[in-house]
Amino acid sequence: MTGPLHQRIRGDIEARIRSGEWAPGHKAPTEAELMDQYGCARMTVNKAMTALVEAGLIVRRKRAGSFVARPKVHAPVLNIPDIQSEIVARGEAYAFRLLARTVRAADRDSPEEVELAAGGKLLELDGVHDAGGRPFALERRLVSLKAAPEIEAADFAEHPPGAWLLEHVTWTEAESRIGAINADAEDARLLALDEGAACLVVDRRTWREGQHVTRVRQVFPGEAYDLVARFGPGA
Amino acid sequence: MTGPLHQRIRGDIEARIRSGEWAPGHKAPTEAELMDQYGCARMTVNKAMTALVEAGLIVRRKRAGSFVARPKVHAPVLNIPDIQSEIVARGEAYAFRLLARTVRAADRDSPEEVELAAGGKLLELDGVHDAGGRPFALERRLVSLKAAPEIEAADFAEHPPGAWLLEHVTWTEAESRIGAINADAEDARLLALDEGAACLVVDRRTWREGQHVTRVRQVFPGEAYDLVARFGPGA
DNA sequence: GGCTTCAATATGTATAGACATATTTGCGAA
DNA sequence: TTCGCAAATATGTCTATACATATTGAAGCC
Repeated sequence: MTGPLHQRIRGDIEARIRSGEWAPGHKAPTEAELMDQYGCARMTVNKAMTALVEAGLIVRRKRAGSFVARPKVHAPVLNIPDIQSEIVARGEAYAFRLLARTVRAADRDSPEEVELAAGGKLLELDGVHDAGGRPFALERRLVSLKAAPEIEAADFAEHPPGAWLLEHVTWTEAESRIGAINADAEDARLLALDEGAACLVVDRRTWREGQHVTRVRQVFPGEAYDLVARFGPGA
Repeated sequence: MTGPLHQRIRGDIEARIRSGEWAPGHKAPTEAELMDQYGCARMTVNKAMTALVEAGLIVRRKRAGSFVARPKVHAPVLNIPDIQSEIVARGEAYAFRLLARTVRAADRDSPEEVELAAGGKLLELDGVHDAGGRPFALERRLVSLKAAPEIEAADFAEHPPGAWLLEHVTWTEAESRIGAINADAEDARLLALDEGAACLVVDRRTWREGQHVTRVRQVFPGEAYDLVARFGPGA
């Protein structure tokens, strides 16, 4: 085990916790004891323990000591991958087909569109992500031209709109929502599914400095796609 | 602005990044400059910067300096909440109705069940989570009695099986999968939906010290439920 | 017994200095 | 000109020490 000493200490303790050797509630050695064990300064031990606290593996109480944390109520995190890299990672050919591109005003009846437009116009982009020549996901996106005027000149031959935006207009805040819907006739046609088939929907909105930049709704065939998260306590 | 100095430094810099004042790629002050600004030791500044690196907000390169990180390709994380606390947090009444409880052997044709049972028997628990008196989620769970023998004596009046297990058999590893399905006749009946309605499915398996403990499949009405994640860069 | 007080303990924060390491820059030699 | 080496720079790690702070446990008092 090479590398920095504080990492080694952290790793040793983490291993004991993950293996179950130290059950939740188990009292870990004090910093003084670890100093002796590793023959190092307290700051070094402290750095290791602090990292374990941030990772959620250890809880510390002054005077009492350090204890293995109780894994929280299922509070796992799930990684929502970028579609393009997801497909490429599987070794399949990726393509984005732009189906429609419209510049229009916000629908006055939709408060959300009005907020997104912020007094300007909206760019609506509809397209399909293909994996290995077959439709993989549907995308409908609205972009505020006030927040990202440069996108009007962009073509999406190289990068799909999501990647283009990520490159050119960095977000500072985002919200994702995951749900399930029954494919309507158009969804079904574009994804080559039967009408009514269950689909996973990811609805994502991003902001930059408080200004709403884009909203995208991606539809995946429920049968063919799922999101996976694997983790240990605190990870 | 009280609290530890290293936290204040971290907070100041984080605020500049999140506000967009420092765009991705922007060069942050060096540790020496921050020492001067705050009139403190380098270790203190270093602690702040290290925390920002772990939070994914800053990238550091020796000799070159510290830079605001480019937000990763959509790498948001999604919190999959615990059903009971989710419902209680909304201010609705929570209840778990156990529909079936069976002790049985693993299905020899299912490699997964065989692995879960690990030579012992399985406890199958089917039930419905109610929110405000209406069905909110369906749950079908298999528990390895070898891994959690105490559960045979448990009744789930107070805590649903998930909470019981969390309390009594801590997991060290877990995997969650999220997908979409069309409700079959039974799902539809139990959730008071139409057959074929799109539902969100969370499939979760947990292990303890390499031993598979439980597998649970939760079905949510797609129309009524979605998972939300809100975050800023690195958060 | 029950209460307060006080000291011991373990962590939390901070310092100043030291050496290690990676990377860039610029200078000098082939 | 270009290659290669060395110096400068900024971060990475570690030490030894100091004082602050929260909590526990025990002593002492009513």
